[in-house]
Amino acid sequence: MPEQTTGASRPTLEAVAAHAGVSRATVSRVVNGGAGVRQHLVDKVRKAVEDLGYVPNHAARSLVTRRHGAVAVIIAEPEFRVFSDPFFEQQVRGISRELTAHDSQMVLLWVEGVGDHQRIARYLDGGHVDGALAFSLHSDDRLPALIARSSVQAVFGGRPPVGSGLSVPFVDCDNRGGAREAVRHLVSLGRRCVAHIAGPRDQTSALDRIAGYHDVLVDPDPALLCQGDFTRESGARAMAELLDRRPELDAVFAANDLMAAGALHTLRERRLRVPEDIAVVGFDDMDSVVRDTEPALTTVRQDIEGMGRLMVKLLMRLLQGRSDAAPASVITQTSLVRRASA
Amino acid sequence: MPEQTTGASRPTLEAVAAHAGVSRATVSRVVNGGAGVRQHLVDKVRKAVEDLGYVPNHAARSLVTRRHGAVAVIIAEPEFRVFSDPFFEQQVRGISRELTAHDSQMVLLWVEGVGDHQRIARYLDGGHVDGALAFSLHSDDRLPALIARSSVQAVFGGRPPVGSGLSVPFVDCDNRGGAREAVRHLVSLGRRCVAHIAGPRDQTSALDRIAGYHDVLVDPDPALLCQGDFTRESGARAMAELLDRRPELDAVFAANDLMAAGALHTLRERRLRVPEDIAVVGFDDMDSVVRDTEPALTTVRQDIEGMGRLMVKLLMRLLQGRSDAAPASVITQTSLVRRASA
DNA sequence: CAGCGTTCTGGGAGCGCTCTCAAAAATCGG
DNA sequence: CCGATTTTTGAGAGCGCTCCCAGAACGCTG
Repeated sequence: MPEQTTGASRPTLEAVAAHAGVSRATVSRVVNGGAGVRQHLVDKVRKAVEDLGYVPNHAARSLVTRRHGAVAVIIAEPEFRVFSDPFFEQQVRGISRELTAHDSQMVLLWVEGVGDHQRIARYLDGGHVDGALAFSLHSDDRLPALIARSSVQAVFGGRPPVGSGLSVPFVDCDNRGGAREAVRHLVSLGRRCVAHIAGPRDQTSALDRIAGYHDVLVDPDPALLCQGDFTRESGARAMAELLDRRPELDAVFAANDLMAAGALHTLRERRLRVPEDIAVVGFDDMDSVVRDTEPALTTVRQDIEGMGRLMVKLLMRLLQGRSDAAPASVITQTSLVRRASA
Repeated sequence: MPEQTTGASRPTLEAVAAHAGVSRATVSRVVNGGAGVRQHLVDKVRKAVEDLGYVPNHAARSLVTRRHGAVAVIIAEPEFRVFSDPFFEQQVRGISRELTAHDSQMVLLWVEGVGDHQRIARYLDGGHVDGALAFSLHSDDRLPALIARSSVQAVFGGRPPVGSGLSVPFVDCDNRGGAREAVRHLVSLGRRCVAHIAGPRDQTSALDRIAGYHDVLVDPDPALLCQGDFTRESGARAMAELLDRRPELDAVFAANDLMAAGALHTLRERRLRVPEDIAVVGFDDMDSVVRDTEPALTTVRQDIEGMGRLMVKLLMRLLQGRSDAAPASVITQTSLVRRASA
């Protein structure tokens, strides 16, 4: 009556070696690519592997190689549904795909509040994974510091707050440059009074987009800046407030597509024409939003899945320990996608 | 110059033993709970562990115990965004929480099309995880069979299709009973002409809900059954079609909340009063949907997070190999939540 | 306080693999 | 066809841990 194992215990290298009539070392070589083994033996071993249904024992292997073929993806869930955020989904998909390409698996660590931090730290130090990927969401989050302190290499998604003083490499898009391009586009359209619906102040992406806005519109009317929280509703509300404050408004740059969609909703309600009366530009080029705005949303595109992939590539380079080309952070390009709204 | 390892190599059991002046075996005992070791030695070892910052090597441990403290969660992504589906999120959250309680981690396997099946199979057989959790989504999916064939124990979320002949245990809610309760409620309200907006025919949950509908309304007018695909839009469309087909309609049971919300939308457009003219019942009691329907949606509640937790509990019991209480599948209760719409 | 049963402790084997190193086989030049 | 060189192979150590077993320490009883 088997207690732990399902069925008969699986064949070992030894067994394959015996079956093929070679040594354990030779089988190991073949299983790991077969370099420096004569073809005739390679074939024999391959057949034995096939016959016996041999699958290498992962634990034994990583005991000696000290590599695990796994990367932790750390998800902090501060308030809401990070998980079902389409932005997040795209990034994780990119991560997953790239990890697969590197023969690595994704271990999801879902952080349940601050009390859970110790568990995460212990896991990272426990030699289960080769590295960690995390997202720097809020500036008050103490998780990034924790991860940076762990014994494992890490890469962040999104630039961590300046104050944090963390030297962990990150992947982020050029939020500031993208915002600049958006606002410049509006200005080039002849718009004189360009407002900005900003994202939450505790996220670097939102701050950088505000900075980009200010780069172009030096010393703008402060009443033209309105705070949102990246949700559709907040965009609608902010738009209403901006219109009340400055009816002469002729353009608005929203810090993400969802808020831009909200703004469009308000504009429609108020019977303002887009882009004739007011031009609108978003940020993200999020499929699920952009697909059905009316009019089609002009926005700043960032390659979210690509950023996920880049996080993995960066981590893998770090793990190689190629100290020559010290892998710094990566800032990806954005591009303005012109559609109907501006 | 360290190549693989970050910093100095970590202390081993041996080192802790030396530091504490005991044997390796004793340290091992203490680290694993300390049963049968005198307090005075326990303290000494604990201190040594603390001093040296000892963390057990996972690979070495699972090499001998044959347990991995990890469970694969397999996500097939047939068409759309499974990941950002709130239903799915809740279930995964439940899984994550329960796994944490069992000191296990979640390894996400994201299946990228059929070509990826071999990779999944190899991973499951590779001795990385103790078990697998998967979701049986579509009847044409060949993944369930693959998983069932693997050397690892598995539990499904949602009842697999009958035809599949799989003996893998699953966790599902009582879809049929819930549907029955919903329809009975509508009938008890005096409604004579009750329609059903069904989910896709290749999902057992949808089929079971149809069956429940038929249980109560024996031999109903076939025109009262309209097919949707669990999206809001399909619910709106189905409602319109039903109204066109049978204007005398006085109640509708939608196979999920999202479609119910779509139906409500159509009813509002047509200036029909809910529940006075037409009563509406949904299924799921999904927070994000139910929160803002107008009127508040009466629906069949299922505990999605709880089902996730149950999947883990069931798997853990399977892994214990308690052959006595053969852990069969679990069908969880549903309950009708009466709000304003019916 | 001897004798016996019980509880603790440490020695040692071994989990399945990789990797170094030296021996064996193949290859080559003359 | 022989010795030197290169390539291929296998023996063996060891990764860090658990667990079995024998022996040491302990606690009782008479």
